[in-house]
Amino acid sequence: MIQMLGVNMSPTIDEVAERSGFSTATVSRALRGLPNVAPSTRDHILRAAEQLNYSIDPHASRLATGRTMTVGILVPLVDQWFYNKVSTIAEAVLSAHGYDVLRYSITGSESRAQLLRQIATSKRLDGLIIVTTPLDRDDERLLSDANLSVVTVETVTAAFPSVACDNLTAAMTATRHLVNLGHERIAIISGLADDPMRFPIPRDRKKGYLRVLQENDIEFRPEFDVPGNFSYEGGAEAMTQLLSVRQSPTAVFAFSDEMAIGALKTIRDLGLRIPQDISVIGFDDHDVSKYVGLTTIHQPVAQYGDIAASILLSVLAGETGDGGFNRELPARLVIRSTTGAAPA
Amino acid sequence: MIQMLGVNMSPTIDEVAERSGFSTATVSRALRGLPNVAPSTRDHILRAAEQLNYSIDPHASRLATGRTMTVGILVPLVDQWFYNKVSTIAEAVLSAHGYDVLRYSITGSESRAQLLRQIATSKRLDGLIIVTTPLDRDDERLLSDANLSVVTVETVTAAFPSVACDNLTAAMTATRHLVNLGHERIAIISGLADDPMRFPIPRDRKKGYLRVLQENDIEFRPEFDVPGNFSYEGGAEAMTQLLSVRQSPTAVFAFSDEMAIGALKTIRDLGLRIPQDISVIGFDDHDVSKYVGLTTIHQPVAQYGDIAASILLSVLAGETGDGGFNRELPARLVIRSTTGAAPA
DNA sequence: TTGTAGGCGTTATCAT
DNA sequence: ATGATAACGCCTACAA
Repeated sequence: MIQMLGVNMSPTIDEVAERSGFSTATVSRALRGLPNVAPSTRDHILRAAEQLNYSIDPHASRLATGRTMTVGILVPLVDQWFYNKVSTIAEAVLSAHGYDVLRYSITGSESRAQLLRQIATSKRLDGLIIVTTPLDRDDERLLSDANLSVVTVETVTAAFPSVACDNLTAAMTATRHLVNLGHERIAIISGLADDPMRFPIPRDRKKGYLRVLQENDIEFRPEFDVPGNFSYEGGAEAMTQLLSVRQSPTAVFAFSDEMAIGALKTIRDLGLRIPQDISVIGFDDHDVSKYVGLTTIHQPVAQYGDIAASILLSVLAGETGDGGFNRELPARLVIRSTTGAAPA
Repeated sequence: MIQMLGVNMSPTIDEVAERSGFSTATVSRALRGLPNVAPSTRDHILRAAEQLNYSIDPHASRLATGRTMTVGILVPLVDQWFYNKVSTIAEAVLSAHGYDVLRYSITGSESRAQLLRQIATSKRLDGLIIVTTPLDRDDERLLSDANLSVVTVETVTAAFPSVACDNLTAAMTATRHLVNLGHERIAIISGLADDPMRFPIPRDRKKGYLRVLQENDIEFRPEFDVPGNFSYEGGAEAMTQLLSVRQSPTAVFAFSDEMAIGALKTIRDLGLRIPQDISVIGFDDHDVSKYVGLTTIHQPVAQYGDIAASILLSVLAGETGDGGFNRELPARLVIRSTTGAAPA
């Protein structure tokens, strides 16, 4: 066989073994910090590895151990701020602990079901963080059967630990804030126009909104609920629609800050003043919200990622004390300058 | 040895071979679409694999082929919009082509040099996209020796293909826009306060700024250059500093939209009007900029990711026609409502 | 404490 | 067109 003349061949464990004068078994143990290796032996081996610039081939290692040391993060749409934030933080935590992390976005042509199936059978993951995506029994079984440790964010199941906030209560807080300012014509810019998966989050938020209306004997007007698809643009368009109805709203509760910011633009473009003519409240507390003065519901997005990652790490570490099942974090109202008293 | 009772053991190629009645060799060929497999044979095998829900173990495959089918994306700071956008798009393109993608952020405690070294020796990557990070000769050699295909974004080297825009020209355009509006006291909110790596981008932009000042016989005032660290907050703080000097600027050119938006807040908080009292122009054309009405320099951020990924893919595919070396994309001025005529 | 050797699931070479 | 079989680089009983 033709030798590649040693070009670029990175060293293997055998070379470290040879150079250090120990067997590959001992080298393997030494390098991974396992017990039952004499200190002096370990020193020698570490030095040899260092000199050779050796590093364990993760794929070979995986094959031998059965652990992939990689985890996935599944989000509906990476380029929404919320998902991006959660996944980025989780990614940081996990990779700091030696895991490779792969992000999966449902946007990819294939449907969520296909994607889940593919992920489950791909043999490349030890664990998976699922953000916001509702799971049915079949999904749960699929994942369990694949032997995947999973943690969910902003969606709760009986099967897996989760982190979330109480969207219903948070939405009530938001709506109440508007009611307290004297508003009665309160609209919402809700979720997806087309929502086959029936995301629970916008539904919960709408429930909270409705409940507060009811508490205050305000009748719900269907034309005051228009979807904004969780994007700037969608929010802007939703707002034009809301402003076109007679007796248009004096206040708007958008289910994400991006939509709220889109709405702000529409309002200003029409020459209306905020908050004198119309109030706007968002949801999330996007990084930029502080800078555009948006009143919003702050939810601990970074913590979602952080905590989800931590839970996953402990599950992967085999810690049975799953004292983190279904953790619920608090959301809170942050009043800035886009909400004010209802016009007389 | 104790059998695990077959619990959750996903099928191997041997089982597919057995079930289909062919050898593993043929199964392997059939599954990967290689030639020299009878159509009927392939059908049988595909069907068998389907029924078993079989899928190739990527790690075993990697070990055998030497190709990892994973690429990395290295950015200085994932949570800046620019880096995030570039990496997200590139990630989408690459994973659509069957690659796993791993993101590396230099933020991680270890320095860039360590990170590069670690990436190079980790044996887990076929290729790497390096965003914005300057590379010296040693870095280049390190990467080449590791047999990594690399493509750079917004940084050019002699060694690797790249995508970028002409920052100097773009900065001239921005500055000229302000000059044309009659401004003479023009400040910049530049890059990092502490910049050991000497990022070339802010330097190029500053060069463009200086050149236009000079063209117009405007003297550069050092107190008109304050770093904003490419963050909202940094921009806001830089702005307070700029407004504290006597004869404060009537226009500000921020080297990123995030900093510009931070600056806007400071200005408004102080009761000054935009653009009547002070004009602000940014750089990037952040997703939100359209909605806050920020005048800015648009650069094709998504295309950076897209093109970088495509180039990398063709390099990995062994296409020698590297007709994509050092591609330069156009940036352009987008005038919105934060810039206007200089106050009388 | 250390070493021997078989196995992890694929791929690729070389026959047939 | 197929099939045996030796790698690929590491890990881990088991033995010493």
